[in-house]
Amino acid sequence: MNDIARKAGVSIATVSRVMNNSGSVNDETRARILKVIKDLKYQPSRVAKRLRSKSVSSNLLGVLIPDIQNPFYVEVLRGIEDIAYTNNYAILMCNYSQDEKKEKFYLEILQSESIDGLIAAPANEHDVQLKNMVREGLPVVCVDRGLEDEDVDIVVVDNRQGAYKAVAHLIKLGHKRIAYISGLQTIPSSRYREQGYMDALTEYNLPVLPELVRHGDSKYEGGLELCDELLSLQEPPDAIFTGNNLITLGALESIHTHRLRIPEDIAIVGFDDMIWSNSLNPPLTAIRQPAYDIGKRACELLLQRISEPARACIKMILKTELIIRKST
Amino acid sequence: MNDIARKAGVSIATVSRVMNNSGSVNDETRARILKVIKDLKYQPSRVAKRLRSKSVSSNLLGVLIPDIQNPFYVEVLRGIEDIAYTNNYAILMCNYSQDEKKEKFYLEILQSESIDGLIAAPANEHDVQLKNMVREGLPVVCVDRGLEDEDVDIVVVDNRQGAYKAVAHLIKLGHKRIAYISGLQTIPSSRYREQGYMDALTEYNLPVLPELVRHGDSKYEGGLELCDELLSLQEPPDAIFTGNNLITLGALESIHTHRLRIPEDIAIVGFDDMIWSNSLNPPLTAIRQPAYDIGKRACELLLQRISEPARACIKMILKTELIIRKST
DNA sequence: TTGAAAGCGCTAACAT
DNA sequence: ATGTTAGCGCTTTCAA
Repeated sequence: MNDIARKAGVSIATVSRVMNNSGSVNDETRARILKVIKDLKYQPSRVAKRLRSKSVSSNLLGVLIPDIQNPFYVEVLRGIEDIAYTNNYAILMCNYSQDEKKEKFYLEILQSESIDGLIAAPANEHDVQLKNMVREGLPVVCVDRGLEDEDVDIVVVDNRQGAYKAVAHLIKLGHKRIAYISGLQTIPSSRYREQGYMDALTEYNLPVLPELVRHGDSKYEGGLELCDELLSLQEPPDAIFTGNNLITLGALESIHTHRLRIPEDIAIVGFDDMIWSNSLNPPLTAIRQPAYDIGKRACELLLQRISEPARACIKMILKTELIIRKST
Repeated sequence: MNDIARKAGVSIATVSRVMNNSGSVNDETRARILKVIKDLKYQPSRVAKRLRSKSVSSNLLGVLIPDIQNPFYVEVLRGIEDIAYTNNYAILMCNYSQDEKKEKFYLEILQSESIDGLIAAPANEHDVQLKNMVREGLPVVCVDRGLEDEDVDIVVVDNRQGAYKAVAHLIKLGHKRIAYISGLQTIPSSRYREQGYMDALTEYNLPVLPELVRHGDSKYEGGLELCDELLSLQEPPDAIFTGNNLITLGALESIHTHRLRIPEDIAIVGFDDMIWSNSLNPPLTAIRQPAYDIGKRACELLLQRISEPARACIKMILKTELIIRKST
């Protein structure tokens, strides 16, 4: 910046002014400075800018997600990213792989990187660290999972209703022994989905059988294992509702290994519709979450809050959609 | 930091020393300072640290990838991340979605964030900006794609050989009219795969028919469209080799729409093996790339180079593996 | 073993 | 319209 100032015969303050389009600068001077900037290929330091002033935007957003291997979050991320990009924000992406220690590590980094705002899907709703960040005034938007007792913007999907739709669909098709393979119980959405599952059964006067509800790790391996257990029951289920896309894949693998036909021997509907759902064997009936939209909305809310920190918190609840294919 | 110093009755220099374990500090003093740090829950500013010294590591790595929607890169990213995390590095993730404008935007940000090093899969091998960054001394490791005429660490897969294996497999099964649906031709790996495809045909005395080679966008849509074209030929292919996982999904969709049986009517082998490959209809024969390993190795190389900037460049070429399932 | 002070690259009063 | 200057929070000589 010094070099620019010297070459252009002005002070660094003026250079700063043209860089930020702030204050008033003589058109001629501006042109001259702009030229020097181009000639010298000057790249301003975002780091110095960030250090200097909290007041000015450093154009950096933090994103904290639970599992980048889950295409759902990738889709959310894309929504975030598109909005961030159009608004000239970069993203500090932190994936904690469902590991709370790792989450803590990243949260600390996020705190000390002077980000303008954060979009987070915390491992659990009681996260003290994240709550503190909110209280200290960092603009935060939660996605997919909320924060208990904390007033914060949030974008989620109606998980209970989504699960309800899935199970009701199964019941209407005549299934009686419907199992649910859940993800981590610490994740709110897992619980809401279980609630929806139970609500549907109850509503249609079907018993809720504890042996048909299995809790896993939200991953492929869990889905595989738990489905194996289910199929080994002396009276196995005639339909399965799987708690997320990775679990679905695991369950599918298990069903195929047991040489069961879908949907004749066993029906399956999964939470999360993916790009490959239609190419599965058979094409999967699924509950579609508007993942891209979740990310997009969350980022919009965040940008809003950054420019208007005092505005009231918004809870955005997006709808799911039942996509009927061949697995039911 | 000032607060800490005051409360502990020392200067900020000493606080800095204990934070970084540098210089010598009286054990007693250190303990006192450590206590105050804990009491005040002091979080050092990574930004200030980065600004101050190029010499000390700011523990920030940049990652530039072409398409986060492609699970291959997600897997690479996970490899990078695991290594970065164990070494206390954070990651500034930049996904340019195959968009060169976006790539440029991110490259500029990366340049001005004072990162310690960069792992990049550039849109093309002639990228001037990236080349400049290498020349200016930024530690860079390329993955999946290289940089022409530039001495730089690189981790790739033997694309030509992988494609060769896929096509040779098809030929041995008796297929004569084998098509190739390619991704973007600007991507080196697309070209190497095409080379492997042609080498196999030639080796086995099969003609290379231009009408059977289609070039697309490396995405689902491209795979779908191009496969439609192929199947509409008066003499359609009896086997297809698809250039990446997304293309494969699109091709599968097209084949199913045309109500063709796999592999009876048409066989298919895809580049990239995915977690869901085994659950597809039918289970997919595929060329597996060690994606996680690519990321892991790349990150290891980068960390090495950061600590030893002068060491000679390494070109690492990983092997692919043919996974035979039911689609051939 | 410790402290004082310069300065990393920038912004934002405050002057002029 | 432009320049001067004081920091932002830290590291790193250099002295003591």
